[in-house]
Amino acid sequence: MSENKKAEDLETRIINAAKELFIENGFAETSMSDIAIKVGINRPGVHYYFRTKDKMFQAVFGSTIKSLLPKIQDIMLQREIPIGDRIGKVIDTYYEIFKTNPNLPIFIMKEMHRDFNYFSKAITDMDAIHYFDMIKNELQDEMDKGFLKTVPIRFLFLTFYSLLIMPFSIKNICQNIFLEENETFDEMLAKWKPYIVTHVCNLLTDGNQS
Amino acid sequence: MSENKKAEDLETRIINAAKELFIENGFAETSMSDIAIKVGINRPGVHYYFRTKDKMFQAVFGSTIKSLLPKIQDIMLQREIPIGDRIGKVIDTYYEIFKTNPNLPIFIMKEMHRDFNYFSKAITDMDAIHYFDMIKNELQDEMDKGFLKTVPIRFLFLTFYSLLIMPFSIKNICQNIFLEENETFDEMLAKWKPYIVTHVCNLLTDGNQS
DNA sequence: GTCTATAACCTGATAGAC
DNA sequence: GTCTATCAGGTTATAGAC
Repeated sequence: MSENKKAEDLETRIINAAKELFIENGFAETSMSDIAIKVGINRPGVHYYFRTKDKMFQAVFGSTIKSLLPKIQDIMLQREIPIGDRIGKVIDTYYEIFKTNPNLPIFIMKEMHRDFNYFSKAITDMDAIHYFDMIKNELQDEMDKGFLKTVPIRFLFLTFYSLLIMPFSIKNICQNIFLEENETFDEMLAKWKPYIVTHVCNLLTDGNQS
Repeated sequence: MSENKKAEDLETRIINAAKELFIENGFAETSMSDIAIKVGINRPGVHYYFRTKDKMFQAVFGSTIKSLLPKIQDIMLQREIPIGDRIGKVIDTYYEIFKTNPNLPIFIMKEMHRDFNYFSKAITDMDAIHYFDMIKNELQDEMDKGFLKTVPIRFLFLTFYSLLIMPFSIKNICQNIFLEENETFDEMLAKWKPYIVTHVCNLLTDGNQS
């Protein structure tokens, strides 16, 4: 089975290289040659495992979307924790993901805009709707019971993800224009975090963030 | 001069076609052939006016960035108008621009990420920094005089533009997931607007939005 | 000025040798 | 399974005819 193992290794090596290149440069700007060079083999070798560039991208994109759905429902369902703290923990979780890969948000938006079908397939293939429904139902229930202010869930999500994603999406502007003297991007992100918490809590509470 | 005029016309026709295609599909996904076909001439005709695709894009991108700097300082400097109303008017101005071209925000972000130099050149070629400094100084002055709460200007901009741009950047998600029954995207945008105003005013005032 | 023709290159994809 | 060789098509860009 050592041959099989070796082949598997090469397959995952190709996937990882493709993922890296696709996320950094996008579908159109990444060629099969680029992937082959990065892995250290030649073009036909790449075509062997995923016959077309399209199929390869589909595989990569799906697993990328999946990695963007961390287990934040475990955090959001802890009703005993103040909502502000829960939001903060969710932000930490996403920060962790994006700090190792700041290009992820703009990549997703780019490819969603290029062809929405990849995204549609990805979120239906996994149970992404059920996933968000869990969080939605929890919040709705807390609203119904008066623990949280009533606000349209879609605008809650839009507020949260807008504020979370934007610094990464315009990272270049942040680094070239918004940074203070001797400040790193990560330091700026840390200072930005409480603003996200505050904005979301303003929607959900009457100022006490509990 | 009629020949000259005709040539000028063709040049602007090329520019407009290129602009439309670049904004819709991006730099990498747009070929010189696409532009030539759209104008109704052939490839070399396009090369004649802007020798390379790169130079052509630079011209287009510059004028696009410029169109994103409407005269919002005229609104922001009207100190007698409550800050909430000023923000609302600025949103209306941007909505007007984006409704005729919803792809603009994601286009700018895409190309900024692909190569930040185009953006750098564009904002230095026009007086964009001076432009934002006017608004920044106005706000800073109102903060110093106690009319507005003191808050870092960069986070104010980040809040405003995040919330403004995101619905357009993820338009596909909005249309496929966030829309209510029989609701149009524009109707959703109208409902979203007060949330932007509220979030920005929460940063600048103590709740009275004045 | 605007076209035809063509150069030089890169792309995705396949067939077939080993 | 992984390579070499090759294909057909599309890309930017230029040279030269009209």
